Amino acid sequence: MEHLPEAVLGDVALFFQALSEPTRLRVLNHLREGERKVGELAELTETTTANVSRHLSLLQQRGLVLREARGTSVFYRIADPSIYQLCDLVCGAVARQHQEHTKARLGLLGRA
Amino acid sequence: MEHLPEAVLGDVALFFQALSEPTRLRVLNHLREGERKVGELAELTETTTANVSRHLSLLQQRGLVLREARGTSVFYRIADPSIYQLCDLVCGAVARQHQEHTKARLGLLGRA
DNA sequence: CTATTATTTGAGCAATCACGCAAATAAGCA
DNA sequence: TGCTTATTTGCGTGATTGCTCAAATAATAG
Repeated sequence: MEHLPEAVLGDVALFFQALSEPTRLRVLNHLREGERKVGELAELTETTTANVSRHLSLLQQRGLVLREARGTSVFYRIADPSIYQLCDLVCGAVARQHQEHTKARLGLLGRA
Repeated sequence: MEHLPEAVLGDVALFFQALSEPTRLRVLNHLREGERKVGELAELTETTTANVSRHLSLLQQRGLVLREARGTSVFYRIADPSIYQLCDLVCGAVARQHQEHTKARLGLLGRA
């Protein structure tokens, strides 16, 4: 992403935005093992089908998942497994942050 | 991020959210080569110092950049270079998307 | 101390977001 | 056809976001 055209930058932002919501991360996490029906994902993520359906629609629009209607159900699956590399990278960074925050807090206050 | 505690998931979302805004991506991009003053970044990203200052404040709060006041100026620099790996991964995914979209469009329409 | 330069912050505004609820739509079956 | 199940969508709501302008703050130079 050294010197990327201004247009692509917007797309990159949209991609990150798709990953910036806890419920959507939960959904993606449950798709690790394979495709799932909307209803299943609703149950697994403990929210409404309406809600999860909206999130899935957004994830599809952003190119993160693929949609396939079979029979009376709709199945979603990961479009590009490399997003898990992404998530793992971020988890690493977040873990490092947590360590530092904990260290900092122990040195200064009881809690913040 | 296989089976991460619910609390961490929120932090991951916040991390991605920090990267979900074009101006912030531009800022981070300009920090590749090293630290920069707020005013410099405002000029480079073509926005107000007030605006860029807010974005920097958020990036610092989320642990993406480090702040250091020296003299009358404030310098910001990347906290963890691994975010560029992140950005490059996403750029790859977005590039793939673009190819597919372009292919799809060529098959259907002239442009959209 | 005062003036100047650099950065941050408060207030307000329009836009977007995630969610809930209810209605609409789609597909299969009696 | 009518019934049931599964998913999507319209609408309203409260919360958050990115931005602008103006005022507040911080640090240095005269």
